[in-house]
Amino acid sequence: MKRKPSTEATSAWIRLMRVQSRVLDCVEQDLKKAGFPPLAWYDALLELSRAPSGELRPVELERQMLIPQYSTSRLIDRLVDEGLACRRECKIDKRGQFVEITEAGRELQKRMWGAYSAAIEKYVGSKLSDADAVKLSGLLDRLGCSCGEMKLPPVVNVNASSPSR
Amino acid sequence: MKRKPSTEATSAWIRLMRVQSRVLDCVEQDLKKAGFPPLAWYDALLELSRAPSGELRPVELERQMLIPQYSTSRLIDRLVDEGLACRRECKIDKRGQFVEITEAGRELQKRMWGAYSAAIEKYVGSKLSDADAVKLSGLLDRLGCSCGEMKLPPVVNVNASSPSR
DNA sequence: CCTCACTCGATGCACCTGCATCAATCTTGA
DNA sequence: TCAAGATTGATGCAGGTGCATCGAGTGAGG
Repeated sequence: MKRKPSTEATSAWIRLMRVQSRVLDCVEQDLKKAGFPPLAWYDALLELSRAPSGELRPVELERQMLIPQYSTSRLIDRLVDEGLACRRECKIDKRGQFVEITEAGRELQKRMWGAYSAAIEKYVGSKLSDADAVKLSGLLDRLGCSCGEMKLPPVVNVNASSPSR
Repeated sequence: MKRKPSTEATSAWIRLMRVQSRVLDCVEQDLKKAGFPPLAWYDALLELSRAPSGELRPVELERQMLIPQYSTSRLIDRLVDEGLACRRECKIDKRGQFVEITEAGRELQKRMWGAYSAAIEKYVGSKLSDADAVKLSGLLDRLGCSCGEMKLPPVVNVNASSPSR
């Protein structure tokens, strides 16, 4: 027989949805008002800037960012159009390519982190003690794994000067 | 001088973003695979079904759902196209209208809740104890309020047979 | 009564997304 | 060596979203 969904789980679900969409909206708005592109661009630039020589295969980027393939493809188009990245041929696999971050890309990533980290502080840091933030992370982590077939990217360390993911 | 964003807050932020997008994706996929429309439709139908006579002004719906005006307008279009709601003239304010849920709308809302609650149970309830779900809700609530000018809708009770929001 | 500011809801436009599919290339295994 | 299948990345199409703006209607002040 079916188990009735717990009221607590439902309530947690609702809050999770509402709160993240509100907070995300706030952060994105702050960035937009400061004249920056969407957060997805930042994420991509960050991944690229971390990569060994500032370049990644699109398929790697896709796996890091957990977004669909076509989405990656078009995001790269836009980054290239804006001169934030450029495409390089991939000698070892002619189907593929490398995407390399440019100086302008690195520079934008750093400038965005200024605004981004300020927004996180404003909408998250200022509302939660460190201890509570840790508790929250812990509880969220338990939800994170194994929705269907899970492919969590090697979750990176969160250091002071760039947020990882 | 600027305060440096806390590592804990950043980490909590990242997890919040990642986890909710994963969990939401999973739930939406389950619903889609069961042949149901997107969750936004469910939310709208739920709000309507709860309203005094099953009808609301679009502007009310918009405030309940915290989505932009044009979004409400087009969502209503779609619901009406599918026969899940119908428009009624508003005698007291000729600019406005009422949107009324139909029987088909009520019926769909109930059927969706079956699949929806099962998905919540699967992706949230089964991973957290009730006590942890309560803790999570509490921590999230602290983030929820006052992003810029806050207009929290009168948050409704979460009862056993329909999830509220 | 009239005007002006505001609210309600719709819509044209640009862009973004999901889906399906494609061509090119790589890999596997007989 | 070669055919079958998998992988990489791009793209046409339909539909969803944000933004700006519009017309209609309301309501407060003079």
